[in-house]
Amino acid sequence: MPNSTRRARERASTHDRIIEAALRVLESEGAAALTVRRIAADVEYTAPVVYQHFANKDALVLRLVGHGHGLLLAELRRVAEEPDIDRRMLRAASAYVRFAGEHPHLYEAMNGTVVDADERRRAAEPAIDVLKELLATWSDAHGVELADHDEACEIVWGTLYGMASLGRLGTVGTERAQRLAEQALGAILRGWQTEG
Amino acid sequence: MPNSTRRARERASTHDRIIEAALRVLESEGAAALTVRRIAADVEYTAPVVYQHFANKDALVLRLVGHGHGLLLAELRRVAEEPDIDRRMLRAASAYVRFAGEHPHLYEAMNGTVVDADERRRAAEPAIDVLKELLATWSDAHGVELADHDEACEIVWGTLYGMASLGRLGTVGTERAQRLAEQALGAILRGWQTEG
DNA sequence: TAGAAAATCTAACGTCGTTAGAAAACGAGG
DNA sequence: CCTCGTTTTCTAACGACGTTAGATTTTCTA
Repeated sequence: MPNSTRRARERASTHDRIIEAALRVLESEGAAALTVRRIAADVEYTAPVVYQHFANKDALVLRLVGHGHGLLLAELRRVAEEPDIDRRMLRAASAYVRFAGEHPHLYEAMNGTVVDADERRRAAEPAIDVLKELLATWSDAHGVELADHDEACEIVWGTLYGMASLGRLGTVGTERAQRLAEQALGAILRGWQTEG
Repeated sequence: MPNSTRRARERASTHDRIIEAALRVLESEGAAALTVRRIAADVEYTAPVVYQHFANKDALVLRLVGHGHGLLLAELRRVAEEPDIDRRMLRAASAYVRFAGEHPHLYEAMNGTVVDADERRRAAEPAIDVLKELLATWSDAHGVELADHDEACEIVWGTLYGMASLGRLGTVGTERAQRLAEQALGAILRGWQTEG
């Protein structure tokens, strides 16, 4: 009977090792290198074993995407501790873009088309909520009344996404994208201050 | 001898028909359906003939991406005829997002990872230039002096991209994304008006 | 009309995600 | 200890993909 628990533990361990291996491959070599056979080889198994832990490759990728959003969420939470309200916003923008630059392949997976729109949205929700909170305290502090909080938050979220995407372009590096993000968000916030 | 010209014409015709078929498949059924065999079948050939016209699939996709940017460019140019300067900016934002919504799969290809960053940038350049002009006349008209015109343009371009991407998310429809784009750009421009 | 040149097809290679079924490893009961 | 059912793992294969080589057919020229 205690054996069954050990089996379960081994199973869970293998499950985790698959995720870790997949993450390692994705981050270091990109989506093209992320094949089921490669992942299985990295955990010293053959390909079909992966299907005992995940329904298909997309389900596994979805886990990686979830992990990625966890990391991003942690970064944003860290930024949320910045005392100055305005700096906090700018640092959030910078942190988002920096994350995209430091985990390009993971970030790509998080926003790519392999996971469908609804799942992508769900995975991003917690991070968006943090942003929503940041934005709420910001607008409170400045006495700015946004017509629609959710809409405003969506604009900010989309803007960060847009600036991060610029970083993936040839001419725009990550550090420059960070500056662009700060400037873009800065301009938007100023715009909201001048008119609701 | 006149035959050779006819041959060349036929060759060119086949070339075009391949592009048209590929575009048709991509737009109507998405990237997953865009296979070399499928394209060949649609022009009533077998797969290898495609390689007589394009080095590989990516080169063909690159052509589709170029075509897409041509369409987008035309839309932006149409918008540029709007007399009112401020409305012009907002309509450009709206047009961009509308294009993304009306050609989701093509738009996706235009910004996806199958074509690399530099080529993507080069393909987008003409449209960005139109935007740059729009922005220049806007800042002139309002006496706003942007610290860096290119940077400002990049911010606008990235913002539009971000808003369009929101439209691909489950909860945000195309028409809502258009409004978000107008509001985002509006806020940014107001922000730039209040401080250089 | 014979033979060169071009266009097109058939067949295959290696890789992918995925599945079925054999083989092996393991746990429990006599 | 040994057997038997269960679970785990592997081997082999399927169909589809992008791509290439070589045979075959069509087309033009002389």
